[in-house]
Amino acid sequence: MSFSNNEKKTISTSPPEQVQGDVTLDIVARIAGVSAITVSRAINKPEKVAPKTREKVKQAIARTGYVPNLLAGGLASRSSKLIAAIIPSIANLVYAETISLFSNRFREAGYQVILGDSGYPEVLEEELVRAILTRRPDGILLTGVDHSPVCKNLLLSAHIPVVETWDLTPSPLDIVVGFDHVKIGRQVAEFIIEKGYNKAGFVSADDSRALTRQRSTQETLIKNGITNIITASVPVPSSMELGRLGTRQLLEKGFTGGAIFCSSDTLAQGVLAELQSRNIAVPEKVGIIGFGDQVFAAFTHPALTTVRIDRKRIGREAVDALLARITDQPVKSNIIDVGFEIIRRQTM
Amino acid sequence: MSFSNNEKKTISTSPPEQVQGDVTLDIVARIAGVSAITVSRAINKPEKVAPKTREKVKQAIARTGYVPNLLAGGLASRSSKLIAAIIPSIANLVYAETISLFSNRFREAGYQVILGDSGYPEVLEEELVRAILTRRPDGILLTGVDHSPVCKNLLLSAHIPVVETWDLTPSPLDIVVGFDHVKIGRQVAEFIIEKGYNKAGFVSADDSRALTRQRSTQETLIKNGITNIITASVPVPSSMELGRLGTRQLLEKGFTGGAIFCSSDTLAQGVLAELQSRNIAVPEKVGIIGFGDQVFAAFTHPALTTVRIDRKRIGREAVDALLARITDQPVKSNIIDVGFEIIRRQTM
DNA sequence: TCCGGATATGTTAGCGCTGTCATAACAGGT
DNA sequence: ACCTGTTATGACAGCGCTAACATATCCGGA
Repeated sequence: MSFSNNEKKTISTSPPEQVQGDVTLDIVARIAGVSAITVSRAINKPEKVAPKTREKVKQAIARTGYVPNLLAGGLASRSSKLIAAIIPSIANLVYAETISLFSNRFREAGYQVILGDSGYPEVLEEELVRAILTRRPDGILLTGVDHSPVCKNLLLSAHIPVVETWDLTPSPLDIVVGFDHVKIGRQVAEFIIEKGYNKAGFVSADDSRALTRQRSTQETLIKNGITNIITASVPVPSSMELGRLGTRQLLEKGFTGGAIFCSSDTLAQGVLAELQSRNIAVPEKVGIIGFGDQVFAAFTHPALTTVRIDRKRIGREAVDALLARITDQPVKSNIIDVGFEIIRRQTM
Repeated sequence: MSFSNNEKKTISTSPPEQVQGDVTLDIVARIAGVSAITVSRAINKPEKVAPKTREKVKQAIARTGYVPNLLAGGLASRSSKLIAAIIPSIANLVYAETISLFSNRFREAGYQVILGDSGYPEVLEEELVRAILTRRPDGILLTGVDHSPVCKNLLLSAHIPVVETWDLTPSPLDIVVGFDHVKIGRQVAEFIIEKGYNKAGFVSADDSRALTRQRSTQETLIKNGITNIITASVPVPSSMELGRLGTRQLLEKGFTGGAIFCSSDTLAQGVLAELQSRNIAVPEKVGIIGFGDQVFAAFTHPALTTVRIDRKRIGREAVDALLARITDQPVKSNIIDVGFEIIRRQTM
């Protein structure tokens, strides 16, 4: 055995950068010549610490390369500064836009967002929620308003604010920010009629909200005498490929022209490509209306007519509501309808 | 003051669901008639607990609705079971696919992934890394190989495995999984030549990796006598709109036909739409080659020729490498090249 | 000069869990 | 019956931080 080791670990304060093992508050405190709690305050409540002291602490932190441990901090303060967001799929831009705004806003407010990808089956929402509650988030965003009783129970007994999104319900768990799928369906039907189509087709993803819209459109259409309706259902997640596939299904089932309502812009883009490849005139022979007004919708050729949802507003309202709840401020309303708008472009 | 309150909080074990305040390990332990550590073991190392005891604990957990607190667990065990992933943008499908696979795999392994959205400026990578290290992740995924010295230091002194992705470097911080942008540029140039184009254009996002590819293609082209080259640069994030804009720029700068290499499929799709709206024949007059082989690329009309990157493989290799490091297993190699492939379809 | 009240800093205990070691319970061989 | 080796459980301390309270320090006014 070598005797050349030092017996004690010496903490040399002179070299500007020196990281050995884990730097803790105590070490920083010792170097700054103050107590641990003062360092804690200098970081979290700087206004409670004298400028001189603050400066000493700042230097000690820089010298040691201290990075606070929020596992410990969260445990002690009973606030993790974490917000959970559960969405059906990260790989779906429609949700990504909402979430992107959501996390940026929260970051500015000193929170981090942890994402849960429920996958479309949604069977495992409960499992996901349980896993995420394990991190003791200070708030949680959910997509949709349908949750198993066990899941609701979990959420409720976590005693944290909950925002449900992308849908509306008269009885939210806590707060809901969304829009009315039935109303959308109705207005799309009226728009189809206004445009003079007397036949209709649907290319819808196998998703409860999409199906709600389709059903509503269908009913309104029938009520108005348009009964020549053909439907195609495709699995989630949506893609151009499935849009093309759905179109072929429609054609095989005898679709001979009319309006096609797609449950997403992505599907609509596929429908458009398939029709173009068959030289079917859009919108003369077949009209297309999408859903979402995604960034590309205005730039397809021809440009896509669609239903605009203000996805960023959903994110914004969700942040505001959650933040209000967290800071015990009153929320204006616990049911927020962000509405929608039919954007008339060239495909219908 | 009312005297009707009970003096002691009574924990009634009879009602199946009863959650008051926070249920802790101790409470579960008391109800199960064992010690706290046994409950902990029943959850984390069930094989170390007798089946009978395990069952008692399971029931106590169900009765109380206990949800473990991983802030405390992580602090005590010095393992957060968190993996951090830093990507330029959640709202970019190209990264989302890698990340989606990445998080699913990690979930199966008992880890959760926390996402950091660095935004394209990348100036704040350092700040982001610092914020994320605060959670004491067990591993971290980075996008790109360029990091500030301070950032590298932070990462290194965190003593956790690091995977850099989407690029290659001979000297990774720890592990790198990516591909060679210079080689891609070269092969695209050769492909353009093979296809017989004698003029070229570029629509590239203002992104270092995209620019590396462009430069490489350009050089190879020039070396082969193709000097009629026009370039258009668009900001990030890419979109169809910017693809159309870039095309207009090219045209204004005197582009009169030839091959266009786009830094992403999304841009390429915009280029295609713009050309179609001007009745310029693709690929006869203008050839288009994209980058990424995103899901829609095969389904545009005409179908998009592009460079395929196996994004899922990047995710897979990143998980494998990280997991190996975490469990102290050897990694096959700390530099993993996932390669690429030119996919010949209709636009070029 | 002294004192009240603000401001700044420190002491203590404990957040909820797990690592470590000690002890108890049990089976099997002699 | 005894001992040995295994398996199952428990006691205790401590992870790194902050809430709550306690104490020290400072300032201006009587």
